[in-house]
Amino acid sequence: MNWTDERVELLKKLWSEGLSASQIATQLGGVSRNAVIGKVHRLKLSARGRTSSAQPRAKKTPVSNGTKTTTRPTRTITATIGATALAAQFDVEPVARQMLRPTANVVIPISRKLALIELTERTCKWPNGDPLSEEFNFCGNEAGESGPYCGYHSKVAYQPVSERKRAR
DNA sequence: CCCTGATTCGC
DNA sequence: GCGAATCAGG
Repeated sequence: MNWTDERVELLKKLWSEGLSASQIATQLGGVSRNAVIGKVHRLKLSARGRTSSAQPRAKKTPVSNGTKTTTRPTRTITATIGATALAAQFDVEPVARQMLRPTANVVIPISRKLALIELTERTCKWPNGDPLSEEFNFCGNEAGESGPYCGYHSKVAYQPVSERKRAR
């Protein structure tokens, strides 16, 4: 892989939005995080506004209160991160869709869109897209200790509306 | 151990 | 210019 103008532009954009080097590397594909960091330095982009030493560690699970939520069935949920919006969509399984209770301001962690071979024991294995498509990938965010999914997906996938109510 | 960016240096 | 290896750190 070489640094085409296009890839460099995407790199600049993602870097300015605060994504980590490894996240950018997987978004670009074909390069390591070291390659990304090296390029960032050569481009002299190192500064990056605010986010200098802030580490993303485990973000607290969204689970916003379901106070007065309208019972509105959802099929896809769009996640946004950064100013320019790097969106990722998650198609919810039919069964889960019925149990899904959309809440007002759910914060969804951006999918790292990892390939199957990039998954580890502690990355979320929630599938994105058509398994037969080239685009098929996995969430890849930090998985919980008790399951194969991240905090968000484990709830979307399995938590029934009734339980969610009770859980408050 | 997981991850982060920074730096070095052979290619 | 590129990026693997390494370093320093959370």
